[in-house]
Amino acid sequence: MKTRDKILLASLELFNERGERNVTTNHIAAHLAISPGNLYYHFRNKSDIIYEIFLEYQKLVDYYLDIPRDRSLTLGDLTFYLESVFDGLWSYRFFHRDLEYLLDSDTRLRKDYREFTNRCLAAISQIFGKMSDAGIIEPQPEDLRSAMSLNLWLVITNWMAFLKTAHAVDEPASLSLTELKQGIYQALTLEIPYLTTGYRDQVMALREKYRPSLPESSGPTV
Amino acid sequence: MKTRDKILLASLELFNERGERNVTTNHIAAHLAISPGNLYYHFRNKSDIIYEIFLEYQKLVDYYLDIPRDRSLTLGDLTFYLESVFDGLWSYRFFHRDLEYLLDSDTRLRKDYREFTNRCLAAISQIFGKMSDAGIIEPQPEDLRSAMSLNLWLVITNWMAFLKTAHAVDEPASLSLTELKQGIYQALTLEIPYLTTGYRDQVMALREKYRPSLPESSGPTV
DNA sequence: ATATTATTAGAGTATATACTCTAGGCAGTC
DNA sequence: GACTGCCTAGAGTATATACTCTAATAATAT
Repeated sequence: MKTRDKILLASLELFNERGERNVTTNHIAAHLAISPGNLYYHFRNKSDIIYEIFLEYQKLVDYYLDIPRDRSLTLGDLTFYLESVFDGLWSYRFFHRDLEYLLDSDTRLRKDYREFTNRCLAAISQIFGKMSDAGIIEPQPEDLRSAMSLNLWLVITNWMAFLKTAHAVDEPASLSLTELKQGIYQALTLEIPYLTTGYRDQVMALREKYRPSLPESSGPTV
Repeated sequence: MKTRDKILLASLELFNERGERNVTTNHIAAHLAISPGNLYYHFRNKSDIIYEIFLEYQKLVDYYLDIPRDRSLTLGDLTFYLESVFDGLWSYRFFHRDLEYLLDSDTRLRKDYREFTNRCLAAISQIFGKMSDAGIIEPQPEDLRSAMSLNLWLVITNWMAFLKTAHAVDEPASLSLTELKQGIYQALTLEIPYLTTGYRDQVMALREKYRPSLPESSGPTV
């Protein structure tokens, strides 16, 4: 593999594990057993590395959220979208952690991320539209659909951060992909009231698959 | 005012404005025109300052979310809870921004924050309960209520972060309290399907008050 | 083979950051 | 006036961090 790609890969790995803030360019170089000079030959600075990683992330999600125009959606599609999005969030999980700082430090990234968010929101809204076309959920007026999409986005993108804060220190610090996907349970919770009688049971059964197994220690106790 | 209190106040102000990551203890001291030595006489380290600020934040929110046991809730109460919580989020807005890092750097804070979250989730769940007692929303089974509370928590606590990322660089970077409270619009969106016919119009009217004024530039465009 | 270009090593640097240490001031009290 | 306890100044330090510079090596083209 090219050194450049190795740097991107190692950076992503270290960022995800320790958080961007705790990973220096020197760490990355040391991890790869290359010199800092070498790293800086391939990337002008740390921001550039992060930006490149964002481009990959964006590409992945854009690919997953390409909504077919020529056919209607099935429950299988819905499952695929949810699973894919959470997979993406998992693979690039460092990104949402320090998002604000990253956007403040790189205006190019800020601009791109803004547009990325808008595309995602539009995709979610389209999915809602197609799901009501398919008779899975009741149709809703445009402005409600926007607000719902935004709420779904907030729940999905921040689920992981929530999980991390809910973890105790002594518990295995590493978050599992399974746990992460309990976010799907939360996401589907948002849809419950809008399900048509025809699909209600099926969607509820799907949701049940992602229910947190043990009574979550972070759940309300009263 | 005591120097100690001045340090806490200035720290909060600077953290909110620039983000905890961008504010050093030297900055805080310089801002107050005191010496670093003086600052470190009052606080062992930066973490201690942050922890103290968290305690204040916690106290404020716990105070606001003290649910009366002896009477039922009104729509006025609901408005009060929402307004108060967003006021709190605004006043301590640096906190949620770097939350993960902060919790990773201070196990005491992690533990306390965990319990704080649980108390908040329990309070939200209680509010749902009392609102259905009051006939404002339809009663829901316990596990749905928990999941809904968690979603509401996610939307509320991450609304501000979303707003920040949705802002363009050239727009006035500072977020207004008014904008922040559009989060209430999003929060109430979650309740819509559960409203009783008796209260539906009133709650929808309340929600309307917080509707984003201009067609949000970050909204979906398709 | 030679010239050119791409890649790499590794020492080094300017700056920042959290924090320490010593000396001293100031208010009250005996 | 001297003692005590609290508070403050400000210079200083060890470490870290992002990044640079020069020289050397590998790869490729001619």
